[in-house]
Amino acid sequence: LKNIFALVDCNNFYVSCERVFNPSLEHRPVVVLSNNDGNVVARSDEAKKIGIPFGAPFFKVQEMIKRYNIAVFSSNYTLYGDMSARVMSCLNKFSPEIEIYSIDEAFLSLRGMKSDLTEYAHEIRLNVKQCTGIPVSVGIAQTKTLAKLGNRIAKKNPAFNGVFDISENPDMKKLLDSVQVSDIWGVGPGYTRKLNSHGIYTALQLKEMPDKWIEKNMTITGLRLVWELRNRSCLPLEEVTHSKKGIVSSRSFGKPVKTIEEAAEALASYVSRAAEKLRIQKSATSLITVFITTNRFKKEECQYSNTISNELPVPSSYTPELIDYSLRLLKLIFKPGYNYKKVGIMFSGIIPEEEIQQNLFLKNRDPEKQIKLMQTLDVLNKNMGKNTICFASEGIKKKWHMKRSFLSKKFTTCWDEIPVVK
DNA sequence: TCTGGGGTCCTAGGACCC
DNA sequence: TCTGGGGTCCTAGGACCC
Repeated sequence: LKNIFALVDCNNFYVSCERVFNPSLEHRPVVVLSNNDGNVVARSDEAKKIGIPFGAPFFKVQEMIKRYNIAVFSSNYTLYGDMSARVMSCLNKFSPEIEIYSIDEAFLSLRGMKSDLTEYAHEIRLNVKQCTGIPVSVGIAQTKTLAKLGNRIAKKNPAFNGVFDISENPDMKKLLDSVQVSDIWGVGPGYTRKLNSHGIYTALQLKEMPDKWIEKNMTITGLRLVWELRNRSCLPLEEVTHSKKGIVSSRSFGKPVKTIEEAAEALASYVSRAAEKLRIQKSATSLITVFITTNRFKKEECQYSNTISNELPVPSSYTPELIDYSLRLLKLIFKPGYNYKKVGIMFSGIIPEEEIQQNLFLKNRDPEKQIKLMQTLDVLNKNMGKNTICFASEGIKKKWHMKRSFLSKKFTTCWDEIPVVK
């Protein structure tokens, strides 16, 4: 039995999350900013219509924001993460086979579902909206790549009411002819340039290129993509989440950092977060990389950036140890006299906890004790709120902390911030 | 005053091995 | 006058995604 996929994608997800708890935002232009209030990362339809570009630096669109009375929010990932989980659990009611692809998207297998899939998709939309307040669109097709495309079409043409089933399309040629290559999932700016330079502009043209040419110019990844356009499914539904192979934690500073003390505090905080992520997936890191950089947009200022790595004698997920190594690495690359914009930590060579090889020549290690300590820490921070317990090296005042001037409340995850009905 | 923060996969080429 | 064949592993860089 041939599989059939649905891609469910939340409309303007971050904006929609804000609207759920602030209905006065309906029909109003709304934007959500990236961390540090840097760029526009989500726009309501109204904001798109006004012409706010995706990714625009906040300070560059401030004029328009005033002129059109656009509502602005800082990213509230605590809220969006929780809303995402609600949407996903809702979707799970409609198919046991689900791949959570990103914070606002999931692929569902609709194999063996009722015969009228469009109707089923409308039920899904209705239910998600009812249970979470989030509007979604659904694309249906026999391959993931085409389901993605269907979703785009559903979103762009209001006439379809949020659902488009490509597998039912009688004239695929005409449909693919109307799609630019850059609108295909997996074709980014690089491939668009390359394809255009060979006279290939539409999905139809790409689909009709010989396999040899595709593989040579777009590697095996491109070949799979083209096969998917030809309705040959190459990308299976990936239901199990595999553990991460690399973990990065970094933030831009709210204001320039000049001293190693401040940079060290920030770094310790990021290491602490990254180590938490390691422990969540029950793994340990064997290689840590520290990086630091000045603000590359400030051309008039002296620029400096550097990266340094160190392999650990024994893979670890023990925060104090990881902070210790990281701060030592920071000392090696930090040069005074610069205005720093960002530090970060990267863990790689990540292995499962149970595969850690102890080192014969290291003394004074007591892994059992370390594991218990970290477990206690994680439980406290999970149940009583983030940063209930943290490390002294993370600092208290955190003057370098990122800017979030337009933050909404943690409506769904914090007792003190639950909406109140008057 | 002001420009985000995560991830994945693939390939070519160098180092090294026998 | 003349320069093997066949592997593996690692890394950097490029492509992509949200």
